[in-house]
Amino acid sequence: MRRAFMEERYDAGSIEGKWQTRWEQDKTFKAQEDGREKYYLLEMFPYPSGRIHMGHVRNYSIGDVVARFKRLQGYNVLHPMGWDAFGMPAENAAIQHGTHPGKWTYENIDNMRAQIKKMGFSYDWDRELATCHPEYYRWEQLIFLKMFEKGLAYKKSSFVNWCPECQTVLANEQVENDACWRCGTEVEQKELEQWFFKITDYAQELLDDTYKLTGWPEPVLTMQRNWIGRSTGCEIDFPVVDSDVKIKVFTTRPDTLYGATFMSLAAEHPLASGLASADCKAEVEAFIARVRAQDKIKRTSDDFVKEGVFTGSYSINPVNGRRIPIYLANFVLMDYGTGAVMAVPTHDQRDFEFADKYGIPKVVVIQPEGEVLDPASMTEAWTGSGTLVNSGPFDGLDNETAKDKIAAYLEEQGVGSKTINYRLRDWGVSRQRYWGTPIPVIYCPQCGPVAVPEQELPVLLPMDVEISGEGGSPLAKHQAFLQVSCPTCGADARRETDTFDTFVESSWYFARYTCPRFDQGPLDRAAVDHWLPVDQYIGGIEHAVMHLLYARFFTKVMRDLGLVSQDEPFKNLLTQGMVCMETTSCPEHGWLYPEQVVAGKCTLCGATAKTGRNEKMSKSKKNVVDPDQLIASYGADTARLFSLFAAPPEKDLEWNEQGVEGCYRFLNRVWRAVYDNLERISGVAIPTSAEGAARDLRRQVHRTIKKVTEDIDGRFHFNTAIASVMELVNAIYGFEQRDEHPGCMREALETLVRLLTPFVPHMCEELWVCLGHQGGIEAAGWPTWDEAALVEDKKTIVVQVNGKVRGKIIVAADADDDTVQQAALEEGNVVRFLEGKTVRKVVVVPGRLVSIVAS
RNA sequence: GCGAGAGUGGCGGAAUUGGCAGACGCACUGGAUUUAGGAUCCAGCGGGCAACCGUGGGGGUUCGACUCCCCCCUCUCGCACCA
Repeated sequence: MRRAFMEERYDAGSIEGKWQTRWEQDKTFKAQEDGREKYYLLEMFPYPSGRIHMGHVRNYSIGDVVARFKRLQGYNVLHPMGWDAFGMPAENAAIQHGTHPGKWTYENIDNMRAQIKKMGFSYDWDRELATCHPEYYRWEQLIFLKMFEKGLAYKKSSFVNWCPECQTVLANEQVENDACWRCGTEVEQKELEQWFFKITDYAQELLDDTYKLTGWPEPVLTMQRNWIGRSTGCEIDFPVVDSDVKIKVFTTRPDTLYGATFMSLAAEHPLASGLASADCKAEVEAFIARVRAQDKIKRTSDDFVKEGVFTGSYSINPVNGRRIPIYLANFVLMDYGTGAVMAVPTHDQRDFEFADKYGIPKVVVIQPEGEVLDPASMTEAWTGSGTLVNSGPFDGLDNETAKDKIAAYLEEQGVGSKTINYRLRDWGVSRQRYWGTPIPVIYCPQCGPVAVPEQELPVLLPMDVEISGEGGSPLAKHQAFLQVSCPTCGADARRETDTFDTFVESSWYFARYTCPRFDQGPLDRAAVDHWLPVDQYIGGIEHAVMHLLYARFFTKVMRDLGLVSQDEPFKNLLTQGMVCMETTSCPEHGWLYPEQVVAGKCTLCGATAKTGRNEKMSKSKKNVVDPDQLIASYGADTARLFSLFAAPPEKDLEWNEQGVEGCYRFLNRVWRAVYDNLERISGVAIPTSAEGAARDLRRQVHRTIKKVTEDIDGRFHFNTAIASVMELVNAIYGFEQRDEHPGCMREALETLVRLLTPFVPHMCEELWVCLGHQGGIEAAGWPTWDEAALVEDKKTIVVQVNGKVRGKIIVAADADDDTVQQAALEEGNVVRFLEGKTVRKVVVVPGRLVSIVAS
């Protein structure tokens, strides 16, 4: 091997630029379908806010280690990047700075692409997509049309947060203290016609399949299961006295049915107003108006008082004929169950308090074991198990059995049925926003809502709009967009002006990456079948429910539309922790940026800066580090290395400048290790065995290969992988026989460089050339370890006496248990501790320790 | 309130199956080198003079527990009148 020229000093800047250009020119990371085993690695794509932050650096560094590792192992890796490009911030920027949302977004994408490229991630940039591009959203519109055809997309009326000043719907997070975040006007609950996706049709499958997602973190699955919120129970019809009307209630406790002494309805219940008797009418109407005016935030706050109103009407408990009063109650929700509840004060705490407040009688129907409940002396409801009493033919049954028996009886009598209820609601996707995918629907005065014909897609989002920030969506004022003739009857009609929730775009982008330029449909079946599912998905825990649930739902819908074959989109999921940093503040100037603090003083006024707690990096708290500055000072490799070394990926990462310096120092150490030995190892071959100290070095080299391989593969413990490579570097520095064994030195150095490639690829490519190789380190593949090199001929065995370490012995690795035991009992210090005692028991754990019990 | 996760040196973190607690890094200390500082290299670094004590606290199982079981405390996250 020839000796290449090598700089003495590590210069990240020049190396990184050089290799990034090379990778781009050679299309090193282009994914093509071929015979190799595929591996689809995906990180959650970013919203193009303008600049990348440390969370991105961490997310994509983690992903890049896995992508490069799998590629080195010979997998055909798909590793794409793109932009979640629709959304409100673009409109807000337009309002504030007068820039068009499109211009703002595309400029941001250009900035962020450049920043990401400076990190040297191994993306196939030929597959880049942006969701605001018509070639993307046109296919989303088509999927919507198919869903509309199948009844999976439908329109219904629902209550939303509405700002009367801005004339628009507000998301929950845009409501601050019941007021609009922008203009401060009090938010109203407004009933609006909205488009919904029928995710509830898939509730059961979405729940069941969580048990198949063995590669997902358990907390995420739990959150999804809780969100879906399946509960089993009964629907029971209660006839209303002096009326043909029946009220259907949902209960999970049919075993308490005989104890129902009143009924409560949601204020929004369609029968609420009609049930009011003449003398209760005024009070009932006032109550309904009051409850409706309360927004959801107020209704769920701590100081919310449970209250209700008697309607004046009664219903009949179908099993015992008891006449029970019907109330309206503000804690009964219209959108769960049937909006009507049979109330059992003795066995439900809310009903208990309600009954006390309004003087409603209580009947005990479940007696717990070893206790006798008396309604008169009870201070709270009994919600545990027990035996049925006061329940006619069901007396004496335990309540779990009674649930089934009573349910069966109700079905037999035709007054009720077993049902399953879900907390999950259909997904409202309409947004009265401009910067989003237009919903491809036309409203005809004759035909009602009509789908835009497929051949007329895409419904393009017009670019020539005025964004004033007042008076709702600009689309509603755009005559050329608005006016259209009905595709069915040709009459003058009007386009839908709402756009999709941006979660719709992120629900199928992972599939589009497999065929981003396909122009015959949303997805090229051959490509999706080849690449899906995503083998490893990586992103923040904040998407545990919404995005991940919607993407799972969409995958099932696309399957049922014949677009994909998979049931689930993401085989394995890694949720990475947040990037945190210490906060600092000045009594005078509030939060301070790190560079505003010098020697513990505020640079603005000289006051002593106060160090606050560690919190998620955020602009508002000013505890941020700019990736560009980090790259400028240390290089991308150092930035990558630190974000991988400081903590395991799923935990929060505490950013710390000194830790970054430590990583930079380590890379310099690696560089110098190669530089200092280059002449020595020039032209030397790597041996397949060694003796003495050289053998120890060789053993450590191969042990490190094993450790790093196993730490990356599946375990994602990059911090420990890096730590073991640091140990190898320490061993290389400490290897005194470097002149006698240059071949072992070469093996150690080459292995070091190859093992670090997924973490710090620029430096490793450069060092690989310095070591005399051509063709790029990608071609070298991932090193494998030699089992023979791992074998030790001597082992250190720990000797415990009564559970405490009392000595260590060195024995031959193949020594049998008796020999080891004998040696242990003869060890000097052990003998001292055994003096005057009798050995009762000896446990020998081969290759590890000997435990002696003595008394 | 319900559900989930976590608690280890001055700090970030190791310990993969119940087997030497504290790998690796940071900070700190000492030494070498240097006119000096920085950089670098080498060494030390849980507490205690010691016997010993140490993984949030208390109990248990075991020859042996950071690891398994029971009770308690603290923190983080998610859901929250879900009938």
